[in-house]
Formats: sequence, C-alpha cells, structure tokens
Amino acid sequence: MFFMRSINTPDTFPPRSHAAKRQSILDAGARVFYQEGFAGANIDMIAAEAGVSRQTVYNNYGDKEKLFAAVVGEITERCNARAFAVLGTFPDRPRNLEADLVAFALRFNSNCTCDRDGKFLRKLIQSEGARHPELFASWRTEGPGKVWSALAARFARLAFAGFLDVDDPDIAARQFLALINMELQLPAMFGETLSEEDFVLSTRRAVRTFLRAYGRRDGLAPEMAETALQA
Amino acid sequence: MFFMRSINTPDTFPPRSHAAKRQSILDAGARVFYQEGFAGANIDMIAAEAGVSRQTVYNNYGDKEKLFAAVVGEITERCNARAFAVLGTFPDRPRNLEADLVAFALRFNSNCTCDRDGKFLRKLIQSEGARHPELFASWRTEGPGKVWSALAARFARLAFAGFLDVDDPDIAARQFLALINMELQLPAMFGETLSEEDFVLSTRRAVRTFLRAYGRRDGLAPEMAETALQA
DNA sequence: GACGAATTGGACAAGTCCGTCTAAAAATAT
DNA sequence: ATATTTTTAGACGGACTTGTCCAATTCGTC
Repeated sequence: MFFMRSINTPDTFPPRSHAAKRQSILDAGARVFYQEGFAGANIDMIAAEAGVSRQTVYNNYGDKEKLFAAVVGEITERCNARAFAVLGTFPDRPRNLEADLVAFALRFNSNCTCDRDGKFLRKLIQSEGARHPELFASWRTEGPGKVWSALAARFARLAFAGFLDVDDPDIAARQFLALINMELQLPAMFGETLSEEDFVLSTRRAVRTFLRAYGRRDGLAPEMAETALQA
Repeated sequence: MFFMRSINTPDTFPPRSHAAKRQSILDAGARVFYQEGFAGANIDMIAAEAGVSRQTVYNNYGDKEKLFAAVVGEITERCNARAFAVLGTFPDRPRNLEADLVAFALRFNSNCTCDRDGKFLRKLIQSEGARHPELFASWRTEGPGKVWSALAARFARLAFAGFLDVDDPDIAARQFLALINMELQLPAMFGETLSEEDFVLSTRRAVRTFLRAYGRRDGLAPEMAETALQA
C-alpha cells in the first residue's frame, strides 16, 4: 500500500526520469485543461495528477499559459501525425468501394476525431480559440488546412480512376467528413460516447449517403475503372 | 455627456424598470459567459455590462450558478422557439425544390444555428455540458430531440408527395443539417463569420449534394407529385 | 560513497473573486 | 409630499490561485 500515489494516475512508483516527468506533466495538463478549461484548471490539480510537486511544474514550463501552450502544441502534433497516418490507408483501388470507405471512415474517426486528442482539441478550440487564436494557428494550418486537401486528393484520384463522380473534390472531402462525424458531435459535447454498434451503423449510413451523392450515375462497372487506372 | 453609462452597452439613460433591468442582466450574462466561460466570467463584469450594481445582480438571481442557469434557460427557450418558427417555413409543395431547400437552409442557419443564441449554446454546451448536464437537459430534449424529428416529418412528407426518395427520414434530416452546417463550424470556433457569399455558396453545395443523394432516381416529374399529394 | 542537480513540501505575498453587509441615494407608490 | 421599496457604491471577510522562495531531501552520476 505504501506505493500508492494518486487515484487516477497510473501507478508509476519506480521513480521516473526527468523526461518522463515532463511527459506526465503534459498528460496531466491535458486531462485537467480538458475537463476544467483554462480558467478553471489550477496548477495544483495538474501537479497532483502528474504525481509531481507544483514547483516541478513551474521549473519545467514556467507558467500556466506556457504550460497550456505546450500541451496544445504536443497534442496538435500527435493529432496531425495520426491523421496523416490514417490518410495513408485511404483505399486507392477499392475492391468493395462502400465497405472500404466505411472501414476508412471508422479508422479516421476512432483514431483522429474521436480519440482523446481529437476531443481535447475540439473542446479547447471551441472554448479558448477565440481568445488565443495564435495557440491554435498551427493546428489550423496543419490540421484542417492539410488534411482536407490531402483527403480531397484521394477522392480526386478515386474519381479519376472511375470509382466516383466528383465535381469538386475539396467539397466532397469536407462533406464526407461532415457526414461521418455527424452523430459523434452531440454525445461528445456531453462527454458521452456512442456505442460501438451505433458508431458503425451511423458510419455506414453516412458512407451510403455519400455514395448516393457521389457514386457514378452511368452504368460503368468497377472493372472498367481498373483498366482506366492502368492507362 | 453626463448621461453616459458604459462603453459597450446601449445608452439606456432613462431609468429602466425592474423587468428591463432583469433582462439586461440576462443579456450581459449571456455576453460575458459566452466570451469568458463560466469559470472565467465574474459578476462585476456582468454587472458593469448590464449597467447595474453588483448587488442588484445578487438580488435578482442570488448566485453565479443560478444566474448561469437562468441565462441558459432563457436562451434555450428563445433558440427553440425560433427553430420551430423557421421549421414552419419548410417548403411543403416546392415550386423549385432545390431553390426552396436552399432558402430554407439559409433561414435555418441564420436564424437558429448562426445567430447569437445558437453560438452561445454551442459554445457553452461544449465547454460546460459535461460538467452541468442538467442545465442543458431541457435544451437537449427540446432542441435536437424535437427539431430533428420535426424536420424528419417534413422530409417524410416531401418524400410521400414524390419530391424525394428517402428511406429513413430521421437520418436524412440529420444529414441535411450536418451538410448545411459544415462550413460554419470552424469559423465559429475562432469567433469569425463567413462572408455572405461563402455562406450562400456553401449552402447551395450542401443542398445539391443532399439532393443528389435523396432526389428521385426514377424519371418522375414534380407534376406527378402534385397529383399524388391530392390523392 | 560523494558531489552537483533536480525535486519536494511548505510557507509566503499579491492578487482575484464570491457573496454579504451597510448607509446613502433613487425610484416607485400612495 | 411622504412613505416604502429598490438600487447603488463601497467596504469587508473568506476562500482560492498564481508564482516565488527556501531548506531539506532525493536522484543521477562519477
């Protein structure tokens, strides 16, 4: 029993290195800022959550504001990196277009928009974005700015290969994201999570609607598309 | 010059009634809570914004928490009332389906989701919803709970009359809203507003995608639908 | 084992904010 | 005009936070 630190933090009794402590401060900061907002969070909570003295927080990050910036920066980076990793799994030559897009949408949501980092950013940007726009500037250029156009490029490729009928790939990409995120927003606002089945079901319906709008209207079969891709 | 009260509040020199003061406290509370969040807002700001002494705030609402609840309650009511008013203008017998849906979407957004009350609720629910779920419970049942199904009913009617090909009106309604709100979310997070042209343009594209997904695929003309409705 | 660096716990000043109280001023009703 | 109620400005206590300081302790490394 003597090696018990805190209730909510993983038990890290064997003393951590300097770097490990820096990291647990960031993690604790993320948790507390997420729940309490910037104004509501206090350094003592964060220090306790991180299993560290308050002074160590100040030694490492100097300031509540600077700590917040560090947390936002780290999470922005992680979030964008993960988004691009998932973008790499976009189906370029789908064997079953609908199923492949559903799988991709599920991956994208559960790894990017629905995970802890994604929820953190959405909530914090919503509540602090207007007050500290500089803080989220890098998220904005790297996140929506690049992810959207990268996704648009993948849709354009799919359209060129004959799988889709897309006039404006940028719009299509954004509408795709809007549709697959639809059901997640309201529960996220209340800190709830969708059940796995509802999650899959709503994603299926989103992709189906997307394909009804952007699927090919002429009678071209996917086989034709294969040959078109090779040309 | 002697009749100057505050910089940001409308000049209301002729003394206001009790009710008028109660109202300006609510309005000021909405503004301040919106910008600063619950934890960041302080009563002195609100009193100053309302052109009222701090004590009057306490006399009328007793408590910061109770004032917040009152503000949320009032705005929820206004917001839902306006949403249902706009829902009443849904095109039941469209002469031009696309144009009528665009007009409806523009009305809905600018009067409900995009106006001050709508932005207030979205932001506050995002930042305080997880902490005070009871506060927003009435918004949730009256807002999304009823607006969505009312909109679904209108779409169902449109489908029955032959204008649309809708399998699940509930999903269609939610997807319609997701599409027409798409471009508004990101700017709203940073306190920016879309230009009027971009607003209209994005609404047009949303409705077009919606109609590509839910428009009739067989060759039935809207004239046929008219006769079907009368039967 | 010993040395320098990092960490701890707690005390501390300064500031903020909530909610209460009071006496004077203003508004309202009679 | 007078009595009653509301409003105002300001002071106040208490609680909470931020950020600094410091002496004692622990850690990493030689």
